Amino acid sequence: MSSTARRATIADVAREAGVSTSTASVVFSGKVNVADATRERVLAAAAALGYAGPDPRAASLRTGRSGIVGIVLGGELRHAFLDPVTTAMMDGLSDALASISTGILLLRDDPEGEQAPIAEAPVDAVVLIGCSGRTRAALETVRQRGLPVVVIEGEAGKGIPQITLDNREASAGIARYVRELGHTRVATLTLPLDAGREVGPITPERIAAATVDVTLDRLAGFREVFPDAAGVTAAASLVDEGMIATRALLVDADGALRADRPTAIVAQSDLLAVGAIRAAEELDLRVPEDLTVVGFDGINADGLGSLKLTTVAQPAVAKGRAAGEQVARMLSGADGQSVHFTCTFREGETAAPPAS
Amino acid sequence: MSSTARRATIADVAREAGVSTSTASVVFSGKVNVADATRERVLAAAAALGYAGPDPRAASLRTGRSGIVGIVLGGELRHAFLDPVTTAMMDGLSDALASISTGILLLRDDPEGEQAPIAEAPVDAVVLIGCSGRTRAALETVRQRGLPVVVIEGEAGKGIPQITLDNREASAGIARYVRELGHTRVATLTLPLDAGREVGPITPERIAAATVDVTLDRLAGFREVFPDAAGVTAAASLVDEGMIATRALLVDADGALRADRPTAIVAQSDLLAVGAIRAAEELDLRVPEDLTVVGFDGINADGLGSLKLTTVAQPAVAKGRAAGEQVARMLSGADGQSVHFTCTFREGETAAPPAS
DNA sequence: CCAGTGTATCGAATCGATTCGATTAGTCGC
DNA sequence: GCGACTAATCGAATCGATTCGATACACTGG
Repeated sequence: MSSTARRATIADVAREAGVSTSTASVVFSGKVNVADATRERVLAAAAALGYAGPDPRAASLRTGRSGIVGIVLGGELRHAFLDPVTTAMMDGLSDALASISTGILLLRDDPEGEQAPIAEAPVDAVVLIGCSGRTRAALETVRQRGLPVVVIEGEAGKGIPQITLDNREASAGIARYVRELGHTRVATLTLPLDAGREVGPITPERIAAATVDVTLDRLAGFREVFPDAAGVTAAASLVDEGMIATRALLVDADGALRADRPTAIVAQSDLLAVGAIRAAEELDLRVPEDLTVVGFDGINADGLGSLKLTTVAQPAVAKGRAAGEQVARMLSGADGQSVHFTCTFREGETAAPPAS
Repeated sequence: MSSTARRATIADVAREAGVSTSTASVVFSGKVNVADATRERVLAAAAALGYAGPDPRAASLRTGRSGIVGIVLGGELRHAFLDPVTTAMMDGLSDALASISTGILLLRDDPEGEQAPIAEAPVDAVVLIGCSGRTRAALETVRQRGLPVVVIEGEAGKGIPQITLDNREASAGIARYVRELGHTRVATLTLPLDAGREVGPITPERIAAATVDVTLDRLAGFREVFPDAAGVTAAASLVDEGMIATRALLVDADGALRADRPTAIVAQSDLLAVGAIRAAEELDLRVPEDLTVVGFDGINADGLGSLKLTTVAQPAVAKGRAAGEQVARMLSGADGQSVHFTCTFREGETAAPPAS
């Protein structure tokens, strides 16, 4: 019925109601007193014209606020929904933001070509999840735009609030636990080292070129305890990738179990650890009798059968909430602060002394 | 160093470069040819002034496009991240939207007071996930604004593309499977009936007042096979809520196992089914020997021990992708189309004939 | 040498609201 | 009856871009 004409504007409504646009505007924003009779006349006019309230684009241009907080995720957006740690963080984040924000805008950090979405998104503030190597570019864009920003687990410039985790200490801690069980042939199974997500053995060259802080920190903690241990990187924090990478640690090129295979695997995520356990089962190795596997994150990992994973738990929801709280502070004019979190060792059933 | 002055605008850049604002604008949008020398002069001016590109708010006011697609989730935002079916859908959705959209805006359907966020979000189109009773209000708001909209599993007005699932048929199918195993005392464990998420036995009155289509459809399918069976609603699709509701089915007020307890429970989601299994184990009932439990969704349910759940799998990722594709169509001017999906029965190890 | 063609740049209108200072109307006290 | 004061409403500037028709200029071919 009204699809032919262009949509009504507040000026149309004002004219219909016989008031000025400023008065009509005020009826909708409610920031100034309006006589009841006037308000009703304006509302009636709006209803008659099918006016659905102020255009958010125009309003945000004028006010300089959109009510949207952007959250920049590494790599594919879809990845975010598959990673339990990320979803937990988002959970906390949306909780903390619920009262001050219209919504959360999910942004990719940067698709190869094109300009970064973050450069053209109408957001009031940004949360950067710093697990990707491309985060630096995104951070630069955001700073250029002068937006408040909080970085979760990533290197930030000075003056930028960060949400951090004791990745290195926690990794060293669980590595130490493994050593105290008596393991000496230990390997680590890491998260990707860079945005390229190349799979393969860890070499000094690859470490030097690495861009993912989380991976490096956890690796550094591990190396404190096992300086010379071997390691492989997985292509992503997924069970399947964990399986693939684990096979590289356990079997030869011809598919036979290696004699010098590790007796313990320290994985950098629970999903990778689950992958390691699956791979071990496929090779007829029992966990933990023949192979110890420990993880990182403390998610409720799926697919372990009845085994409880030995791991360190991180407060993922709290991290997200803290980020949201700092964004809220900054949006209200205060300075954002950095917040540090620590992990908790959680004993499970996937670690045991090595077979004698 | 530049925090005192207001941010540079494209007019400032144009002046600095000695060109008109139209030319400067065109340098950034790239829609018209610009001489190389001019382009470089403008870019240099922009760099000198710290201009980070066009303000998205102003640009979207002028062009009428923000590049953002809104997705309305029922209830708390955080809930979305905890529900595997929802995350799977978002996965497919973000995949389909990746090429045409800057980002995905997560919106709540409506916080009790206040105006709905959906009324003031600068989105180009909306995807409504219709599992909440409040979706109707959100749909009305969106239609008022004249935005393209796709509804996933919810009742939509005519002319609105829907993504649907054969909830009723699939439910009837798995109920029939249970009946053919020989069960006669069967109960159903349902999703919430309305936004209030009231827990408790299913009564005709509550059904009449229900607003969640998915719940009603699956219940209707179940009732085709077991017209008189008892049922309880859970407060949410969560393992814990499944446990709580299941206890109501299995034990008396004084905590003793009921003699007339069901020999099979048909749950409306896998998470609820897992809850049912947990509750059964707590009561020393074996699954499936003492109690058959079947689910719905086909997620990789966590916490089952080594048991594989008998369930019907729905193509959640495909649903999301279809929604995204329809949004893309509508944004490019074409008409959106409805898409229908069907579930697949998946045999597991949690269903067996009743104990004789 | 001029009409004709094409390319690069410019001017000015426009998108749809918000907001602040100014104006008007109405009330109160004395 | 009048000045002072308050509350409601209005006018006009403004937010920062985009875009289209007009203009200026250089070059080609006859």
